[in-house]
Amino acid sequence: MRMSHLFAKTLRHAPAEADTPNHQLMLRAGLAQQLAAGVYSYLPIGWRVMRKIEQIIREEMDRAGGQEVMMPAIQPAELWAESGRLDTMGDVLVKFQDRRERDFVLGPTHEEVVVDLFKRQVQSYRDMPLLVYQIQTKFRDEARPRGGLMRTREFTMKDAYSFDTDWDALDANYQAARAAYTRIFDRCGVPTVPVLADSGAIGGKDSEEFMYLTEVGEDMILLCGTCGYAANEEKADHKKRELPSEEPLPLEEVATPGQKTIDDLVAFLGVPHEKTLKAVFYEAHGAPVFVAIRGDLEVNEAKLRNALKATGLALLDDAGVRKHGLIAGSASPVGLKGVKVVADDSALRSSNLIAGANKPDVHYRNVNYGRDWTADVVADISLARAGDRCPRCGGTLETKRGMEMGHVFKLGTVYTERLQAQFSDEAGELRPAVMGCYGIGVGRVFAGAIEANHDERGITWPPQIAPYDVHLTALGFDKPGVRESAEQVYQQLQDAGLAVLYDDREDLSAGVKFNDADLLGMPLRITVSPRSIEAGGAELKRRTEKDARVVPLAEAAREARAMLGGGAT
RNA sequence: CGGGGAGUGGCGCAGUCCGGUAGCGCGCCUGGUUUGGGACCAGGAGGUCGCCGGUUCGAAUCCGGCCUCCCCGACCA
Repeated sequence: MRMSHLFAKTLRHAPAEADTPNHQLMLRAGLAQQLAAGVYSYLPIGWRVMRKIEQIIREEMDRAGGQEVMMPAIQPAELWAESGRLDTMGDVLVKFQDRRERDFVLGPTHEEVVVDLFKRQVQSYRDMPLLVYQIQTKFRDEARPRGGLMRTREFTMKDAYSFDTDWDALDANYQAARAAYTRIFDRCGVPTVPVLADSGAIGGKDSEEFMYLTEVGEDMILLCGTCGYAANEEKADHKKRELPSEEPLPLEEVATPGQKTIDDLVAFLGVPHEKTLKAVFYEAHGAPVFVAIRGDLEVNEAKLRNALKATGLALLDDAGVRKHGLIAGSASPVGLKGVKVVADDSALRSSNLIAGANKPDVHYRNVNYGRDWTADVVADISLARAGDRCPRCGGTLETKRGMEMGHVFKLGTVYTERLQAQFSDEAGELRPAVMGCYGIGVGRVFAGAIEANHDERGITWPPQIAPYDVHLTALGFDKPGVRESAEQVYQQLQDAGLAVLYDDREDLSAGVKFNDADLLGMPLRITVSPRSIEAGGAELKRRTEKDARVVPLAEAAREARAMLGGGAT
């Protein structure tokens, strides 16, 4: 590709909307351009990278036994009504009507469609195990697109779906997909770790996300340095502090004028946080929910949502608190009526706690579960935080931010039951197939690869996904023989099977061209100039190394291949 | 959806408080001089100042409404 004709230009200053390195470099290098919030065009160099990432995904999914298909983005809304997700997906679903006023959605994911396909193609256990995948455009009207390509409303996703006769068989497909993911991210130059993930209200069992740990990631991950436990904050457990059991003491009121928060109480009464009971109010599907948790802990809303089997959950606002007669600052489950109470399991195993009295400026001492109050739902709903103890080994948990590159998930029979995708087993009985699903955000891998491979001068593409193998820089075209030499090297490199970006632009200073080469980040730079010819031919320099070497012009292509190793395409 | 910020040539910004001919750097075009890490000189093109309305002799600037984009949070099968 001749840069003089390239449909993209580099920028000296990053546009103001970009604030992470990967986003800034993507725009400065002319890889993609924004059209609207969370909607991007890919320019030629960026698109080459996308295609390379997709190719790696295809190779590894095929190796894992996957079969590539292509499903439609336009999907009948009634299919989504059948699965129940027309409502639960809410506003992220992009909906429209055709000219006959039939309702459609633009697919945000493809469980419904793939199950429909499966029903028509498979009736017998003999047709499983099955793994199908596609690389396709998804549409999700996200409440807040952000971070360049990290969260967009239209994006390319590789989604795969497995169908098996039972959970054991599913595990084989799951492990194969998981192994493929490890290889894919490795080949794309994005270091990832699998972390335990929340499987959501929809159910399912094992779920892991592949995270690239970086401070610009939007997810919070808890990690144990001792045993390697890793989990998304939404899913992470921790060992709660166990308190010595005490004989229940008589319930008594205590005046607490103006003391509203747990911190207030701790200071006012001189008790530790873990001897208090915290009240938090939520609303789920229009009904108030009273959450009781020990004062030293915080509520994990994802766990709470799962405990309630709720799809929508929000903190109750002040008006809601008043409407339901709750006394903010002195609320407690003691004597509470008509409101659903959810308790963290910590509250059960702690005795003689301080809790609200449901009267302003009054609290109770010696509140005990069972005697003084009970909950409608008891579950672990507490948030793991940095410094908490590892649920597996008791080591200390730390937090790191992560970008989610992919997600593997044992779905089970949720969709095959709702959409009635059954097969005949060996005994002739009809059973729902057991599903897994496996997603990779291709644009996120693109962004992650830049984030993980850049320096102060620009991108340092991993060779396997570099848009071109070689950046050929020609300097001093007006000097005799330079143009001919550069053209000759350009031709020879291509003849050797290398992809070449050739900076043949006239009248630009060496500094501009070298800076663009560093910004664009091809693995190998070759310079042809009066100086290099004087020195014996062409200069070759790896992007990540400082020093160049000179080889005769006729050797440049062979030397380039050697320096790029077997990975050159 | 709640909170905060911003919309002025392709990019980065000033000008807005205090109304009076729309500016700077980069980029772009022409000519010339340069040529190994973002050259120099001369000339030039390019902007309904986000949109609609109002105030005024006069609005980028003041007032009202709306739209868009960014950030934090909520949300994210």
